[in-house]
Amino acid sequence: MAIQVYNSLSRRKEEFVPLQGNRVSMFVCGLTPQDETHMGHAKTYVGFDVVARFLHHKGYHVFYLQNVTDIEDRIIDKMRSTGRGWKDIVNQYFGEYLEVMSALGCTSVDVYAFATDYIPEIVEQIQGLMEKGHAYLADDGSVYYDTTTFSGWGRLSGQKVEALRPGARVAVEERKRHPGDFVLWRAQKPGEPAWDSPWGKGRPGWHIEDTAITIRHFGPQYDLHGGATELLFPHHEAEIAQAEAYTGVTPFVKYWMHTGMVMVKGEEMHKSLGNFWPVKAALKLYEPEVIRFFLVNVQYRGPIDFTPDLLDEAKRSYERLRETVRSVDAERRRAPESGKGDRTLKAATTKALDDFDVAMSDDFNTREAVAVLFDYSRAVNKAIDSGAGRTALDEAMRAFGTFGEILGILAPPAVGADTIDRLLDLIVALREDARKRKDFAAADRIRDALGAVGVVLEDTRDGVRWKRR
RNA sequence: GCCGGGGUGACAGAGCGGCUAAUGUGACCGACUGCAGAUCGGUUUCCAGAGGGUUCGACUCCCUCCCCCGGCACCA
Repeated sequence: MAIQVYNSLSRRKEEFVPLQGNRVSMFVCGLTPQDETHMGHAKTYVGFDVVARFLHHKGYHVFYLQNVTDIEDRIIDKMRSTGRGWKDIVNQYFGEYLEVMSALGCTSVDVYAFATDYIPEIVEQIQGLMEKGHAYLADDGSVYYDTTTFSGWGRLSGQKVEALRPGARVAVEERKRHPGDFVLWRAQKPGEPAWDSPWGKGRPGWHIEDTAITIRHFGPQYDLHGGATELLFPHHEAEIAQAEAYTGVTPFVKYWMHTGMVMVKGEEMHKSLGNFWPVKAALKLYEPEVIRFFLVNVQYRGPIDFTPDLLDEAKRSYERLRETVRSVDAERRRAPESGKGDRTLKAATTKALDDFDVAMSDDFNTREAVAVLFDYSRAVNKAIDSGAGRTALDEAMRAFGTFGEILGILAPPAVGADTIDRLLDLIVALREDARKRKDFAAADRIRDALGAVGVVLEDTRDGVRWKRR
């Protein structure tokens, strides 16, 4: 099934067709490592991790590039307030970022590109823009992009230049020719880290690194650019202006994707509002898979409210799916080759694989995909109740494996050593003997003891079964 | 003011021009059961922000209004 992607550029869903065969070049705006990685980052990067995983699943060869803004105003602020070096700050917070991303199962980034590793490309690009008359040198040695020289300015965000309110949030710098101009190269101020350039010592502006990085890795054009919606304007607009003015190739990016924000009780999450959720804090309260499930249980474009109540709900919901996977895994080890429920189970598996693909192909609708998992889960549980055979259960297990790989959840249950499994079967059988004798005290003691080591017993009408938790 | 996204049943949140408005959570009832847990079935919800229009028929398309969220020039 062909994938439809909502393209922010056209504000429509479009069929996804990469520029070159089945190769997909994908770039996502990374973070500025100057503070703790928070749930907003988590939502964005889990979202694009799923995009990359699904594209990979569909047979595309995905190259996923993410930048790291390792020099920027906020890092310099942090240097001032802590007396530490910029690299030191970056290393700490980027290290922490990698840790939490790994905990959340974000595994698909191929290259992290640090802005300061691309100074030559940045300088070259700025020079090119100046030569073509798109950029000008200010008297302090900074270089600005002249937005009036780029006819496509405002196209991505649908903004009319005249309608914008300069200075609505950030004070306009007086050195600019036009309020909308943005800095490409920032002249060094005393005490600031700086690199050499034809205009003297300084550092790159925020927008230029992304185009320098992607042009080096992907060339003048690539398939997919992602980021949170708040970056749409001016950041992504600036990228288009830089790249297209520099290379003359249009469009710079074929598909623009934007993720919705994380809210807290309806408010944007901010340190200053006191509702800030670092991922680390969330990980202390919830398992990583629960957090990831929570994040994929909405469509990436929509906002999500991050409150403990909703996390608790996600935890309960997710447990339902995980329980089914445990049942399938436990059941297939003891089930006979075939059973009464096989036909319906096989049909349900085929349908689930199909429906899941349809849901995900519709602009990566993970919410809908998760609904498919719940439907499937019920069908599987029913099939187990009516007696499913090993072959059909193995198939179901593989299906859950596929779903789990794409969404980054439902890690397969731990596999025990064969001898341990036999011992468990023996213990469970002994307990059954006790139950037949109505020696419930002994039976319960065995159940509690097994529970303490993570093995759950469930008495069902077809006998007892055990699973690992 | 301008641009973008929204307003759906107790809550969260999908799809679709027309079968009982998906899925989950919560609550309640039932089945199963020594107890527990898990699971299964059922109920909890039908004119979907307000008002018009198009249509045989709209929650779904169009218009107006109200409200919420994001952006408006270095926030994922």
